[in-house]
Amino acid sequence: MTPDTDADEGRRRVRRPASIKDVAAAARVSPTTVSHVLSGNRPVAQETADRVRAVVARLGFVPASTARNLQAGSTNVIGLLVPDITNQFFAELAKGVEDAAHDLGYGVILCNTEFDPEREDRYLELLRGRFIDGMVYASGSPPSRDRLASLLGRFPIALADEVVPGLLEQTILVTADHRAGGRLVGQHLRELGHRRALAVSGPGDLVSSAERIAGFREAFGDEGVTEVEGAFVERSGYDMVAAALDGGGPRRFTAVFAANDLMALGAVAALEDAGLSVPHDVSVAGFDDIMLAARVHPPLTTVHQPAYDIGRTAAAQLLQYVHRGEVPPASRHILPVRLKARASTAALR
Amino acid sequence: MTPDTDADEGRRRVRRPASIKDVAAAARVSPTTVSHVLSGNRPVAQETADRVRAVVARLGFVPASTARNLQAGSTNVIGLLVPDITNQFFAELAKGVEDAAHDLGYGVILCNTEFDPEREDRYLELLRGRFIDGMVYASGSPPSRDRLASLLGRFPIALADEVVPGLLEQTILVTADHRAGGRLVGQHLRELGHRRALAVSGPGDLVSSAERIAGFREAFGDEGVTEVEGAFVERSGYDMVAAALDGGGPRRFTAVFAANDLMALGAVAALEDAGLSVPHDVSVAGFDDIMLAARVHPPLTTVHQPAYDIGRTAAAQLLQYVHRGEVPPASRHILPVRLKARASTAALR
DNA sequence: TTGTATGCGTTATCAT
DNA sequence: ATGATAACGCATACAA
Repeated sequence: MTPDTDADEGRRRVRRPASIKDVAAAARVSPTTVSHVLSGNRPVAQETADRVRAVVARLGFVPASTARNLQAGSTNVIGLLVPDITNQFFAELAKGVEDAAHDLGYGVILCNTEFDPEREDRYLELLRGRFIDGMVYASGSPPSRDRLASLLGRFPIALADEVVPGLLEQTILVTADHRAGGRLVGQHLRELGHRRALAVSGPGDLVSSAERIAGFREAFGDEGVTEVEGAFVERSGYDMVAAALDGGGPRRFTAVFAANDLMALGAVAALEDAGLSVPHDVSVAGFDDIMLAARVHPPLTTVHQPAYDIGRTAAAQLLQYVHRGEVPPASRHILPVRLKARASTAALR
Repeated sequence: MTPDTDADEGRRRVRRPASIKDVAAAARVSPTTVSHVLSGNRPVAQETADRVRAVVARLGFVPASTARNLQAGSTNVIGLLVPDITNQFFAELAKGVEDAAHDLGYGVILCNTEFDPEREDRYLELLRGRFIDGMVYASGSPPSRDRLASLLGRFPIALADEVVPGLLEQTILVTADHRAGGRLVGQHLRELGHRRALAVSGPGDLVSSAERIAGFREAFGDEGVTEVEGAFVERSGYDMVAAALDGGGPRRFTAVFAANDLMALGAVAALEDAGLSVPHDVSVAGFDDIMLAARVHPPLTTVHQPAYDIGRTAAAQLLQYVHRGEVPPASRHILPVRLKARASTAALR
């Protein structure tokens, strides 16, 4: 019953930590009193409290959170599911989540899915198993619908950044104003005199990408837009623009709007490889304002997404309910975006 | 005793999930049997097992991990402490940790400290409270010594990336070969004909920074090195180089070695602002190979740190012992680095 | 002001 | 092949 009774069998096993009973015995009080000395949940005589605290210090007693969690029915931890933590956007978002959680005494368990559905499923099991009290879900890819549907009414979840089609009315949703961002770029290019643009879209099933393009069309003028669709990576942007240039006929655009910065960088590379100058011959704009955007040559005109705020808001909204043991009602939070006009766009000559 | 008996008081509280007892009752077996059906830890009659599984599915039963954790004395979660998850290096490291953990069925709780000692302390309490089975500690700053000392013999900890002075012999330590990296740069610049260099060091108490500079001195030749010390940020690099240029007398160096890439970028900016061309007039090299390094102009010569591998190795080493409930013995793992020679360094003219 | 008894939900031990 | 019971470590309702 005393700690540290393990016979050392050659390997240093973690020795049994002091329990509340050990403390109680050593302080000649009941475990209840120890508990209350530490929690302050009921008055304890000064003298008794001192004695208990001395023993606590001497034994290095720290309450086992596993036991607390079982008793309390909650863990004070939420999950953050992202596809790729090395992506700057999700890293910023993660910081926002972590900050909001930390403020309320919650921890954050990182669920990095690498876009792997199996991995995503495994992490969602943390919710079912109630290892986490809630989840900020920033999947980045859409096939998650079925996966999420069974959880939504029963567990606290906040969707960050990406709309999951069909589930809009059932959860907290925090996202940037993608459509307004697209409009900002459309207006910007139009003011520069451009009338024909190539719109480089991301995956067709991503609502965020579609919204960006839709906003762009609204402001730029639908009729001047040629649209191509690819993946949210540099290579894809390169290939799509290279293909568009390769058509044989005269170039049908004076500007390129890519639905994210990586594709925009690919677009710039493709244009330059084709002997065209950015922005002299063709203007290029992106979306996201990743760290690279401001540092490449030419600096990339893009739309800044408030990644940190998205994360922070999502977590704050979620915790507001989790904290009270409630399933959050549906709510939507559309965060404003800003145009960052840089040197990759210029007036049509 | 049956689930879902809560009177709806206006707010949707999380309804009580089915417990193993609920399943047992509905399947007319004992909780023990339910447990064994799910764990496979002992044979169960086919017919019984089917019946149990049907009930499990119907009630949507998932074992409460809080109860499991208490019973098992472990949570299958480790912590990852980093100063700033939006720093690319730590994001890569985090991915490595997460991957290694995931492979062994462990989760990772993200402890983002923002270099805040209080926050760091709070996260270390997760260890004392045994909410996590171990910790990968990548603090990035050194004052952690006292904070860590009391934990080291008693809890499984792996130090990643940064040596914590005085604790070398007590834990797992995984780090890049900073000294070899410094040597690579020194040799590289020397081969290019440089004989006088400005070494821009990071915080003096960071062993990694000191090692980089020391390696550089070894290979470049101690006598040709002028050293200045600052912080690991761009601004600091700028200021130090600007100050060195401002001396009045003739320039005392033809090359700059900065102990990290951010400072190197600052150095480039300072040189260019002073009317000097990189690499034409002065060569500049950094350390880390952050994503920006390859994309700035001129592309930065630097030393690639295997951030992912550092994280992965640290977690794998840690879990090897954690998994068996043992405190890991001390071990050191020095991972190789690679020189990335780019356009910011050139032959002395 | 303090203590006793009980329960949180699961798994391990020891029966049968 | 299955079940009863104890135990994990704590917090709390109830007693005194």
